[in-house]
Amino acid sequence: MESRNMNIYDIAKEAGVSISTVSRVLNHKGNVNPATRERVEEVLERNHYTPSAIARGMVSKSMRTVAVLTVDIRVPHYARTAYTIERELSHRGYEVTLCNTGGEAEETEKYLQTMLEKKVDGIVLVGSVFNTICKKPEIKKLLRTVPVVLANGKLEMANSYSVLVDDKYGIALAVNELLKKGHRDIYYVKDMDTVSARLKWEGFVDTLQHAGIAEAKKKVLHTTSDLEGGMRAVRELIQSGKKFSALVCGEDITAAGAVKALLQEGYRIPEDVAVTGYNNSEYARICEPTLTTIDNKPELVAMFSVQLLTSLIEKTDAYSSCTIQPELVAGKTV
Amino acid sequence: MESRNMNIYDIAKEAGVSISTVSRVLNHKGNVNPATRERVEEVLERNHYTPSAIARGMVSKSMRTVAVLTVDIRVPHYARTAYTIERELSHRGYEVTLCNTGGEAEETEKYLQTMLEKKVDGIVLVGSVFNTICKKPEIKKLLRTVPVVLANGKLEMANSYSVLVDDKYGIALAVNELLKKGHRDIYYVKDMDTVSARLKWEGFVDTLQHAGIAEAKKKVLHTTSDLEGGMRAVRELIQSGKKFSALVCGEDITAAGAVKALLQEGYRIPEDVAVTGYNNSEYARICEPTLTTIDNKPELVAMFSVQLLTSLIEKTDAYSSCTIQPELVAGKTV
DNA sequence: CTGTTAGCGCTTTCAT
DNA sequence: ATGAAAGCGCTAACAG
Repeated sequence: MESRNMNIYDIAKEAGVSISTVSRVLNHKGNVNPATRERVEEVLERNHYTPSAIARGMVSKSMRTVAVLTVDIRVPHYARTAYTIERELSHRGYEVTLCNTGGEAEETEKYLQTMLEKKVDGIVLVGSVFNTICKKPEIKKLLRTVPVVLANGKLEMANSYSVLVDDKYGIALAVNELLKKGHRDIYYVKDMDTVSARLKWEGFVDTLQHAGIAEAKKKVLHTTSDLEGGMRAVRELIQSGKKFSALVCGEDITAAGAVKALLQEGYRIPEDVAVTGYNNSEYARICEPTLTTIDNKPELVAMFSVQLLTSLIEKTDAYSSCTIQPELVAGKTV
Repeated sequence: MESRNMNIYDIAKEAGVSISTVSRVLNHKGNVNPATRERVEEVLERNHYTPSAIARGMVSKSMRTVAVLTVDIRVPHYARTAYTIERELSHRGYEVTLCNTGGEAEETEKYLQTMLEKKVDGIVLVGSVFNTICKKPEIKKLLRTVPVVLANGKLEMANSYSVLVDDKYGIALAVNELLKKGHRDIYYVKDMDTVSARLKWEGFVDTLQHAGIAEAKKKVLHTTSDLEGGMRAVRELIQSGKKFSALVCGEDITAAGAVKALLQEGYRIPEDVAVTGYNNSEYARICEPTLTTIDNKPELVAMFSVQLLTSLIEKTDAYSSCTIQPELVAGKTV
């Protein structure tokens, strides 16, 4: 590694000017004699001068950084959201600190504490779990001092905005599609236990009840949020001997598992059993037949989140919370 | 949002002590009278005092932050690597700034510039593209002043370490598996054009030639790095009328596409055509039949990267660059 | 055990 | 058009 970085004093001395002048040419602010400017710029260039964002932050009280808290960046849906948030913020001159909280309150609290010490300009919470986590008073207290946006969730605080996804409506789209094709024996494959997961489940039950189908509440298969979870749910359903002609899954990954298990058991899709997924992910396209799924638009969620956060940070209060409507994406499994 | 944050002076005044004493109790450093300590802690508590990491960074010249540059966090392989890096660094008290460079030199340069201004403690470059990008003098110059680890690549600099994945060997594993099963008409589905992609291709050619198979170099299908790319490669191969019994793919996603296209065209897998993927990703497991693939161990790469980076940062020069050997993971496509 | 003081590198008045 | 000086919030000698 090379010698110590030069600071603004070193540059000033070498250029034979004061630090104020250097600062002026650095920030293109105020008037500087063209000749002086040129001389300073030459010195800057020659020494590969890099201003210290820390020292600047000391004055401005901002490092132009936003914290993005997510459950687990390996989950494609979160990756898509975080990606778009990062790119958008980068264009606006902010860097993103990534925090994988595992959906745990304790980790969330630790990360938030550190982020507050680092004086982040704002925080984006990506995922419906944060609805629950933010209810905890110790977390709520931490969030009170900084602009916050909750991507897919509602936060009741003056310094926060929410971007909501109408997941209840999303699942209703899937159920209605199946009803339209004449399906009556429809089961729901439920994995997680977040606010969003609950909304999906409600969407399923309400839509079935609305269609006059009995015992909708009993038609739920609980499982884990992975490929194996989808497979297990199907095997248990088959074993139970219950009659079924369609499965609505809360995630593409469980839907892919369901399809896999059904095929292995000799069912034809969609002739014998129809399946729907959720997220419109790459998983849906890899699955053969391609999954009919629900697009819950993570990129749009990300764009709105960034828009709201920056309006909160820069106090250009022109926006407010918003809700996004999912769409059905037709595949070959219905 | 609440009132202005208190600083160490406010606390000192309220506790009736000097800022040094407050600093001492804050950092559990030096001796403080238990009674005084308690009083200060009470004031700290009552005011929800949060020390400024920026001011601390001003003194220590470090914000305990590491930049992770990757091509695109939405690519599962990078997500797995970045996830593990983030979690490991978090345990060691560092935060991670995520940068999606798109594999472009210009974006990389911009991000690096900013990261240097923010005085990051180190940089991890995730992905073989950075081999090429870091050759550019303007990029190389930027990297010269900070600890760097290249995850899957070689960087010839005093302040850097490398974690290499033996991708040539990885593909050789796949090819040998196919040769063992009697396959002779094997094609390689090549997508990208990075150092790693080239190594894979070399592994394919060398292994075939070693087995005495003619024209190995001509048995390459060029395509894009996505599901559609894998499908297209297969369709073109079929259309060409060439004889083939096995496909070695450079990525799971192209392998999944190949499988999909083959099934749609009526081929049985693996009876008519065998297929291998690369990455041991979720895609390999979703694919039906499950892909035989190569595990290139992103988590291990991440662990080593963090180990090497922290040894570089803390100057505990006990480690050096290392190479990771992939492993074959048997699926049902061979 | 505690307080005083000098930076850390920069921006920002305020003079000149 | 330029410079001098204060201050951002903290740590780390150094004194007492």
